Amino acid sequence: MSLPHAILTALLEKPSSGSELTRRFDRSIGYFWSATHQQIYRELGKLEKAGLIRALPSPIPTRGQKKEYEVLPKGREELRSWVNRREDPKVARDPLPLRLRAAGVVGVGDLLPEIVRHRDLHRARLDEYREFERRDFTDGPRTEQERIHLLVLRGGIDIENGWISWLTRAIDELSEISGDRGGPVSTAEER
Amino acid sequence: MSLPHAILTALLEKPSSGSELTRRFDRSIGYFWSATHQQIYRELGKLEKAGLIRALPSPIPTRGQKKEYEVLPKGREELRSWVNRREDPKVARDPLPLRLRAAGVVGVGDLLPEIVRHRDLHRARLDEYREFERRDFTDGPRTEQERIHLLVLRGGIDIENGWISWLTRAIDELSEISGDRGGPVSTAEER
DNA sequence: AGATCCATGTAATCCGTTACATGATTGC
DNA sequence: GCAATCATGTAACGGATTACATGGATCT
Repeated sequence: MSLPHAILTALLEKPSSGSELTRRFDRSIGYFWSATHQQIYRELGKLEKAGLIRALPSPIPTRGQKKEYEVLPKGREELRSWVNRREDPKVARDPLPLRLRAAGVVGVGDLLPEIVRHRDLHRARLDEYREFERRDFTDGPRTEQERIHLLVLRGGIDIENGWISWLTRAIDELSEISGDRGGPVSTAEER
Repeated sequence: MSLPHAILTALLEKPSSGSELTRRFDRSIGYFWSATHQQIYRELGKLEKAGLIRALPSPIPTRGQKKEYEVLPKGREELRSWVNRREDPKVARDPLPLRLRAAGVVGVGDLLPEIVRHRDLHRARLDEYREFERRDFTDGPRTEQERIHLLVLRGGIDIENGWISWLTRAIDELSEISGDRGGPVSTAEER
């Protein structure tokens, strides 16, 4: 039950059309909650019908025409209540540790290069976050909202670091295990 | 598309009935992939119909009677192929950073105690992992499969540490922010 | 005028969650 | 024999993913 709230947040930060929201979900917001345009349009429809948002008055709103949405007081209220709700953390659901465990049963096979690939992807994402940090907050956050944005960003950084530290460990271990059988391991990117 | 493979892995490690699988998913496996008994029974049905597993011959298999499953060669082959598949990591989907970002827009409200609660939950899970590590691997892993189990466990530990480090940072920041309003006016901008 | 892209949507399917149902086993 | 519990399911709903459809704008 988080997508509607992600959308409300995004619309409060800046009223947008469905396609703009889709683009924004591919950038900053999407690093913590992804959504396809189909999900977004469907959810916008629901939110409008529920009276939490409304389409801004526009010339001729037909199919294929941009439709901007803004949040109504009722929507802001719903978001506020969600922020203060109590909600337990879910277990992480990542297939990679699962695949590793499966590899323990059917043999590691070709899993090592895949793990290297994942580490490199996580490193790339980490670099992206650091770049945001540098670009948007070199002088430190100014407003309260900026402080919170930076905090969220640092969350991404901490989590990515956790992944990278694990994946690096996994690469070492697996190199030993399958290195006993196969050849040396090459990594795409060293530092 | 990971639940069937999680089940295949579990069944290869040890043939089990639906209820036994459910219990195992509440323990070790469930720390990386959770599943309810309804999901498990449905998936067992599908896997059986697809010829990847079969119910072990038993006296009278009726409703309410235990039914043990084992993996067929075709199932093992499917699992092996999944291990070697290429599959991109998904973005983490955790509502908490999202709620924090929403708090940046509608005000932090009562979010601080909730974040403290989450940190404590993550700490508890971390302790649990460390206890597994101590209990099952004090003499170090012996077989290749044990090495991999330990590796997966350490994955949980690294990720939890990432969360805890972020949540602790968030608690510090938020205390400052909402402390600026609740308590005496201490507007000494740090940094 | 036709091709291409952009914005908005519909439809089908699968996965996950919650609520409920029924047969067997166990403890009193 | 009755209640509680265990094991195995069914049903309904909603979210997420993928494939496809349609109208408008733009470029050539």
